[in-house]
Amino acid sequence: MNDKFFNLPLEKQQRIINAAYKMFSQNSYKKASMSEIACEGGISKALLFHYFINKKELYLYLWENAIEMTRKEVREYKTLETNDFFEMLKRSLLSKCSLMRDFPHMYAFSLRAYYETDSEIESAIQENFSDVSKASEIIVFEKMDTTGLRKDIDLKIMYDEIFYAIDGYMLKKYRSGLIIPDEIEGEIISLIDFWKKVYMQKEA
Amino acid sequence: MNDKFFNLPLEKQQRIINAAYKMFSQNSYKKASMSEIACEGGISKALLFHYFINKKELYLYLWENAIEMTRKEVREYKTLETNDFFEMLKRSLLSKCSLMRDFPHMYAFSLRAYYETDSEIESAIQENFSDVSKASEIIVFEKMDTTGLRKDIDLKIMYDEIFYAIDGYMLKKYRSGLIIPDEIEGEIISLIDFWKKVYMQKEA
DNA sequence: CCTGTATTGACTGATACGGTTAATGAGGAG
DNA sequence: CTCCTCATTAACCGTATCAGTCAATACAGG
Repeated sequence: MNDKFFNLPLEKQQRIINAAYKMFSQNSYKKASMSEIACEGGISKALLFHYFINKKELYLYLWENAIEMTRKEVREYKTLETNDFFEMLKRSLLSKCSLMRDFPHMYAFSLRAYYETDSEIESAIQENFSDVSKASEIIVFEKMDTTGLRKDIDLKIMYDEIFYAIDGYMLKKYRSGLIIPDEIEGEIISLIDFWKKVYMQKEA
Repeated sequence: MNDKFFNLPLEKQQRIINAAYKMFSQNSYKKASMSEIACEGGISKALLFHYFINKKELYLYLWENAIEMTRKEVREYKTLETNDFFEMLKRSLLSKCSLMRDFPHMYAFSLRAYYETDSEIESAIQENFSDVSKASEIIVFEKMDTTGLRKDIDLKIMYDEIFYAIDGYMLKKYRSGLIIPDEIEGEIISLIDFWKKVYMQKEA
């Protein structure tokens, strides 16, 4: 790719790659078109090809960027630097929100890219994106401090159930088209409070 | 459309419309192609055009069919003929599983169709698909018997949270590509048991 | 054999694709 | 003003694919 891309104002860079994330998340690799991406990003197709030499390269850049950004957010929010389960949860979700603020379609893109079967792409997507979340899932599950949690429930199911709910919630927000990060942050926090109340042991 | 379609063996009918649900759920109306649908359904494009006179008609048939099938399953599982919250939940989810068994991609199609903006389609999708679920949601919430449930939690959040989790769970299953209805039914039932334990009042 | 129907391969004109290229425009330096 | 640079684009190219058609086949039952 052309390094001059990085000399663009950050806002313009993000506008372009968000356009690409959007188009590639809504259609398969083959059917998403460079013209549409350029149009959505507010530049000409020729300029898009000036920055990314071809479609494949753009796609792979998006993939690498998604991995990098995700790792960066996890690091910045210090997700794993606590033992308290609900605190971990909160940090991990707030980092998710922050990512969504900058790259609203990135998560949908990643999910789709992970299952992309186009021969031009498939082989290059070797790095396991879900490793990022799966690895931290295992770490969280092993590290988490279970004192204070109810003893009568299966913690693995609790853990899964919470993450299913988050995914379902995010999906609904994403599908509705209107992503308002501040609103989402608020609702996430009240969900966490709800879980705290539900899963913490009653002191009687 | 050509009524002879309904003279086909049921298995073949379903194979064809499932192919269409699949392609239309993976790509936008414009980008999903009739050739691919025909190929996925194991028939020739010409035959597909013999049964459905054009792309738009096929799409609208799928939409009507989705609404009709959803209503039918809700009715058959007698989802609303009980007051017990967890029983309602169970019936509603088992009906969802049953639908998924027959039309694995229908739900994804409906979500996408609901937000489809193609001018050729948009206006024809007037009937609010989410009405089906939203209406029953309100009914469930008003009808449900709350005795036995914990008094210290917000039931509306509990309700939402449960449905977020279901959506997240279903999404994960769907994305993984391997939908094994029996397995899903089992996991759904154990999730419901989990919720029962968590949300039912402890008799001390 | 015949007749009617299910099914398709081969076709069409139109469109949209990925990618290229030559030209335009803006801005700074002399 | 000219000259140079570099971001940006309109117009273009060969090709692939699209929705939709149609004449020809395969195949049934009699």
